[in-house]
Amino acid sequence: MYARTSNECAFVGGISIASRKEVAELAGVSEATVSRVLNNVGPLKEETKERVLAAALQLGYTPSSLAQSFARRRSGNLGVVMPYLPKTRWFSTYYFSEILSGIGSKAREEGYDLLMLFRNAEEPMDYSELFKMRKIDACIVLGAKEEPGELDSLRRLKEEGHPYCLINQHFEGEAFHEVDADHVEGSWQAVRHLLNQGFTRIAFLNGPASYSNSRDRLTGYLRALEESNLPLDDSLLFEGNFSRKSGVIAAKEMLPLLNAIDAIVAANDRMAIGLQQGLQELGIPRDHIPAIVGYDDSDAAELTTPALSSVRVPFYELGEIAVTKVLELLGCSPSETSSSSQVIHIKLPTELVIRASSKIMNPKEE
Amino acid sequence: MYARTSNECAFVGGISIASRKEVAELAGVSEATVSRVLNNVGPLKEETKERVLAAALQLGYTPSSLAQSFARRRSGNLGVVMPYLPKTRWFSTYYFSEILSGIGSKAREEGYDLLMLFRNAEEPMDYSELFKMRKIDACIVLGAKEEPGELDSLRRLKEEGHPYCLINQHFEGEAFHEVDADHVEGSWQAVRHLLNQGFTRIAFLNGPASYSNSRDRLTGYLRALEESNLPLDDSLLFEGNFSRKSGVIAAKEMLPLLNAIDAIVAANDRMAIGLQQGLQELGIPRDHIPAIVGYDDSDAAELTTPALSSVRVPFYELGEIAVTKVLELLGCSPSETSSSSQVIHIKLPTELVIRASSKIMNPKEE
DNA sequence: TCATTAGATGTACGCGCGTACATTTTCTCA
DNA sequence: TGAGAAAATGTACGCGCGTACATCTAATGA
Repeated sequence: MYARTSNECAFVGGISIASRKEVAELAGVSEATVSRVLNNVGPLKEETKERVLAAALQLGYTPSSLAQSFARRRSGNLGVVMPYLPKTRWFSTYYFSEILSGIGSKAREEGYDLLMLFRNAEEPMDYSELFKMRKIDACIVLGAKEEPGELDSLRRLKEEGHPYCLINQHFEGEAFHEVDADHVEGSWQAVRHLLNQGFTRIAFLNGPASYSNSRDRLTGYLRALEESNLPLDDSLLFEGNFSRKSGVIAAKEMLPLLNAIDAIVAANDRMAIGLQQGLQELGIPRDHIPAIVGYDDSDAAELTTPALSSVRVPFYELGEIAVTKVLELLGCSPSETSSSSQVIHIKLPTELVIRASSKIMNPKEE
Repeated sequence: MYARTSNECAFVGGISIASRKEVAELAGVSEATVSRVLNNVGPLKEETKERVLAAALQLGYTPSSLAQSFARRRSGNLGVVMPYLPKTRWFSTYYFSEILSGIGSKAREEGYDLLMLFRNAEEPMDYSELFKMRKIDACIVLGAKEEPGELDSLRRLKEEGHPYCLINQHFEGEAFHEVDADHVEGSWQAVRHLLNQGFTRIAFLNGPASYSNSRDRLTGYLRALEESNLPLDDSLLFEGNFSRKSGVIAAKEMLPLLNAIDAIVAANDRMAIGLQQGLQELGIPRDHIPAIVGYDDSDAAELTTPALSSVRVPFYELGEIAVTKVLELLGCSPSETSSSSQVIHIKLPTELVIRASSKIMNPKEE
């Protein structure tokens, strides 16, 4: 391979590719100058600049980002860690597509490429390994969950001072960088809305407690009840896994208690819809179905009949902000990034969107 | 920088990283041997292998994939081109999340990373540039559309013999590598089903004609009518943009003709649902709403009341196959890959899923 | 006019791997 | 036991950039 020392063009896909050397020769300058022109560094004569640019254009020269990354010791990639694929269905795909859109548009704006990383079923992903391999310069973790392997991996990430950020998951007592929505407020809003309408026996279909946002939602639920001096009734607490099906199942579980329930808050829209459908399938007449409020305000919320009231979460913005923050960390010196200093902890507000599913015939809403 | 020639460890995120040299020294071998052990090439003494592996483990050495990619002149990345983000909503996010899941799982299986590339609103993306920059080794194009810039870019991709593949879009007379579902058959199935039930005045809400699958669906629609010796009525043809809203709008357009329509086929579920809702909002009594069949069999199809009949498209499989094929192309020598030789043209079958929305009270289904 | 300096460009080398070729070691069979 | 082959390992270099340092040129000021 290194016999062809005088080689001046590589091949890719059967097409020759111009080298920096050729550009330099054509422009009558050194390779360094070509590099400088292309990166616009140092003082450069305008005329040289033009000559080099012209030569590059004429030869169709494009620097290899592979080589650039190597020389700069930066991949230019922003890692996005996704949950194990089959699990994705549990959340809405809406959830992820919104966040991803936010991440994608911001990353592009900042000149970073998006590297998708899917968690595996078996081994917990070793995030710091990704940095050691130089695959990514920063990373955003979605759908994290409180599991031993996950936690260890995140701790290492933090200790080693890599630029990272969690979205929508908080680890108690860990001080990870995180961007989140205020789910305590969100579920509080939902319950408050129902209370305002005169409902008092409000069931709560939550997600798995291993997600911090599930716990947050429970807190909001409890707080709202407490504020109205309503006692907590454990039998009104249910748990699903964010899937529609688990909503259907919850409907069955609620059946015996249905006369003691006049409203339900669900932890996401899919479960809320499953609930609607499950109750209908069980033969509950439409006007006996409790008021229902979902969560996420996904596009599915307006696909159902009656349309689903829901708590809007600014997913797109969460994605954007996460990118901004994580790139800020990247900008800092490693020492600043490290542990102690500034921990990112952002909480965006939620907003209740009221639709037909939570309205009563003679509303008492103030 | 190059003053520290004797340097033996780099730093990343404030943590030192072992170098290949250190591993070599600790194991008492040359760097080349370390490389050979890690890549398992050439004949190696078992004992050496173990010693090197142990040293690597002890020092926590991980090869830099940046340097590997550079030396191998392969990025190890599989590019996935996505439509301009705001447009994504038009299709269902379901559509993309399914395809992406298929791509993601297969790519991981094959040891490739996924690089997400979002098309821009302004400039049409230059695909071959991505290869020239060595950002990707192969690429899969989603949501392609018949536009001049797009077409040129794809042509270059083909001419230059890069491993690429389109999903769900066919360019007439171009012989691009493509993996698709059989949408002629799909819409034929939908119409056939309605005809079998005795419906004869079947409206068709199609997507934009700039997508080949829209044209395919029209063909299937026409073919089914023709087979039943039914004349084509232009006034029964409508066009939306795949969004729910455009379904609502179509409902309004259909209103004056509603007594001449007893069934509707829509080109995706979102429009079908918009149609259902639009007609309801216009005050059409439930039993006067035409039978409706959607397309994609997205998860939204079972969220509506009545549940939506729909044509199932194997999106996940499309993604998987696209990866397989594109990596096969990558394996070939460039010359074989190039133009003439073997063009990939895969068409997967669709399947009609019948639900309540297309049933009649006294069904005549055979 | 010449010394000084800023401006412009060239030279040289490292980034961390893979690998062709050279060299040394071990094995095989006469 | 020694020659030749095969196995094992070492040596050396290129991949295509960015960039520190050296060099050269033109502008500035006394």
